[in-house]
Amino acid sequence: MKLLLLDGHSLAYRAFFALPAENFSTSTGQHTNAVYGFTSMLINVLRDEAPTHVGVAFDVSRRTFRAAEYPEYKAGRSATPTEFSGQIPLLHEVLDALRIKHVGIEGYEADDVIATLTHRAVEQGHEVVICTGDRDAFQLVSDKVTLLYPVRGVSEVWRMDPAAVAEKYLVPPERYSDLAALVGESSDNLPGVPGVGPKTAAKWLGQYGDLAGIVAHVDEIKGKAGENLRAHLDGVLRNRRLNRLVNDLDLPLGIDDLQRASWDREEVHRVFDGLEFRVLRDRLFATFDVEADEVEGGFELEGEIVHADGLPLRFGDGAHGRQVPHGVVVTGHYRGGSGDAGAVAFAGADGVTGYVDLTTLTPEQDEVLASWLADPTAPKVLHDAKEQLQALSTRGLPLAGITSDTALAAYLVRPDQRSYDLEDLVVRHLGRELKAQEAAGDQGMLDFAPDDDTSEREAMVRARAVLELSEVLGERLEETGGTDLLRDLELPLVDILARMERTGIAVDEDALTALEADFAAKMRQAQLDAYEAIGRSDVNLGSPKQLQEVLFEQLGMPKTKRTKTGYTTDADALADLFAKTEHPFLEALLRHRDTSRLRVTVEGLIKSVALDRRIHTTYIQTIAATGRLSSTDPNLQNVPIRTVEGRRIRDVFVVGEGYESLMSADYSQIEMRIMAHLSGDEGLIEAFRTGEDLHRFVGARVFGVEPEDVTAAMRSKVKAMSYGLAYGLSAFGLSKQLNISTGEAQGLMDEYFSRFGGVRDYLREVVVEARATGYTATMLGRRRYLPDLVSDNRQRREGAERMALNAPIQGSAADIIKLAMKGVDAALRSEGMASRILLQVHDELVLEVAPGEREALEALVRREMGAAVAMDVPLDVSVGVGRSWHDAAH
DNA sequence: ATACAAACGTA
DNA sequence: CGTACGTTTGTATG
Repeated sequence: MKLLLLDGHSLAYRAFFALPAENFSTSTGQHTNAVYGFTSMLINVLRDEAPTHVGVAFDVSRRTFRAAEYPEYKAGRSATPTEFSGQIPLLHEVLDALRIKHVGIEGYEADDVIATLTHRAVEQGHEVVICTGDRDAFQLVSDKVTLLYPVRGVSEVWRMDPAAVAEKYLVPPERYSDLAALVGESSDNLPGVPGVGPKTAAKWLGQYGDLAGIVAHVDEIKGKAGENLRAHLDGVLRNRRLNRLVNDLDLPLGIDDLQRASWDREEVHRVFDGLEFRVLRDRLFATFDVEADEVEGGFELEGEIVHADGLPLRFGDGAHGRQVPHGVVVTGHYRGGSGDAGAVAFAGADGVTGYVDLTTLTPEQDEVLASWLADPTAPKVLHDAKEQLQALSTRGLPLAGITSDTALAAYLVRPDQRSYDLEDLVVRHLGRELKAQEAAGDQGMLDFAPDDDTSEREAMVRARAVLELSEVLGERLEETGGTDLLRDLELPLVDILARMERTGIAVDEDALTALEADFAAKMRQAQLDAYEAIGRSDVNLGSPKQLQEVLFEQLGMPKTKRTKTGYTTDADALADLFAKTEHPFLEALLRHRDTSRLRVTVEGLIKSVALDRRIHTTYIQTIAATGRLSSTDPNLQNVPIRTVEGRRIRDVFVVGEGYESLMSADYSQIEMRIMAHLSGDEGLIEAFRTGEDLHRFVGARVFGVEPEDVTAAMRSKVKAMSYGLAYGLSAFGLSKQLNISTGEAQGLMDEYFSRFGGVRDYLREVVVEARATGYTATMLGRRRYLPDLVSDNRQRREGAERMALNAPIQGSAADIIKLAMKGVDAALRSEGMASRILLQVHDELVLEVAPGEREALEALVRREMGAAVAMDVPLDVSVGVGRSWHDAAH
């Protein structure tokens, strides 16, 4: 057991002076700096100390027994500012919401309360941590009692144990009050002995043991200091009476009452909303949503197991209740276009849990299960539904009625996490472990033999956990405005993506093989040329380390930009070196890089061709913090297009049998259009409405010429800048990219912003808003939390600012194409067309055109993509058709 | 065997 | 000192 005691008054008072009031006020003008500082410190201490019990002590008034004995006590302090005292009730509200007890006793100070509680806790053998800005509390420090003393405002604390006190004040903690009595305490208006500081006082205490010893030998002390001591002895003894903390107060609560309780979530929201503590609230929830040491217990499994050879399986009017929400877990696997499902575990809100082995079902059971799985009105909750949906589909079992996916829900709540493991989420949000509840006795337990049940029990536990988790995440989602996004966007997308994955895209395998051979030959030639150029062949051209040896030592070339381990050999740097030295090795090396990369890309594609001669990528819906999809195994979102040789790879992605052609439809300049819409900049909006070439239009404004007089050089500069803006590009970065001086780049940006002031204002406002709320939001309300916006670390802070600039733009584009996919898919179905979506590449959809549908499909795609969302600028869609992905480009 | 850095492909 | 990804290779660690 560990007790944490805080001095509410002294800590809040510290914060009041440490934090600038103008940064910590609500929109109604209420100052909150003291509350903020205290709460922030409280969160940190709770996190770092992980106490089991917590209490906060307050001063009630200045009329204390000390002031009664010594009227000058704490006199000379300026009156407490009303801006501070007005925050004390707010502080009480925060503590109440957090269910942390606070107490103040008339006539005594907060420290007396702390001393009393400490005394009792230590008597009971507990560990105590005290957090206060009042030095009198040093006397309480012992091997069981640690004191956290804030320094530098409230940003840091000193951890004072007996050794630390002794080191700092040269006396052990139990002598600290004697020392303070001798030296005096100016903040309490207690004068000490003139000319006696901590060193002299410590020396005396060392010599005579304690203050009583000094008093007993007061006549032996020599010198001026001794004289002063004798002259001020009464004052010293009075100081000692006053700084002795009272440790036997009669308190209205005991140690047990301070046990930590889970806080009142709704009240926390209400109070923190009122104080406009958005970032702090998120920090609170992020830190403490579930305490690690609260994790205990598992999931109860009840009801009957349904074996294929056993009981009749019923969902519906029977025991399970067809409309009751069920957690569902499908065991099995799926990747690259094939897989299998082994079993379905389910856990209903009615308490029934079950497990069905798909391999041993009777036809009757199969019928019941299939009809329930496919029933859109039978609500089901899964974790990462897509793969399980795919596994079921291999057995011809459609799955419908998914009302939540806990991985997607968790992603929408906090989109920047590396993974959304069910196990982690259960610990984090439910405070339990992903295991079966060890129930007392066998009541209610499933009648498994203990050795054959593990995978079955595990699946049922997961099903039960998913169901419970979905409720908690549903609340979190509601709090963060993500409910609609889940239901109307991400969930409907699951099925669309699943079908795209299953469909895959056809490739010309012979062409692919030929391409590999061609790239391999070119790569070998480049290698030979490179070796010849340096007169050796013992270098691995793929090793940056060995290349550095050749470039900078053997050939003595100028050093390039540093990396963590040496000097970069990236393509940019090699091109620079080639411009300087014209060494043939560099040309051959670059050629080798290019061709070997292409060869490897092709090789990877060959490996991933499935038996149906198609490539089936996997889309991940919960990776990109901005809301984009990602593609893996293989990644079909980074197939080369920029170079002629690279484009040859696109030419092997072809229309499949039974279809007429491939269609590629993409949004042109969608991010700039979103920028125009979100910023409301009239110039940029006009640019898109006139239909003129964007960069020509912008270039004309920036350079002050007629659009027809915009040169290619002007256009490319403006293009780089426009796109850079959405990434938080600096003048320095722009200058590097365009190979111009920083001054020129800055001038370009200034000119841009003076012509498109709305863009400048928008970008500025995005960061300000995100700093205040703690998150950015896309057009559909998809949030990205960026706590580093208030980091003390400049690099982290500026990095977060760039993310804040980019997230709403990239994220809104992601929202839009997801809406478009829904629209296109729905229209294809409602019009009974056979054409289908194959790929999504962020702003592009690749479709397979069924015979005779080309024209209708183009109209449908233009309509649905163009109308995905209403904006102040048109959404321009460009469409191309051809036998291959390359030919469909436009 | 696993983890990381460097490099490079896409939007 | 430009955002968001995934993959491969080499290298350093265990």
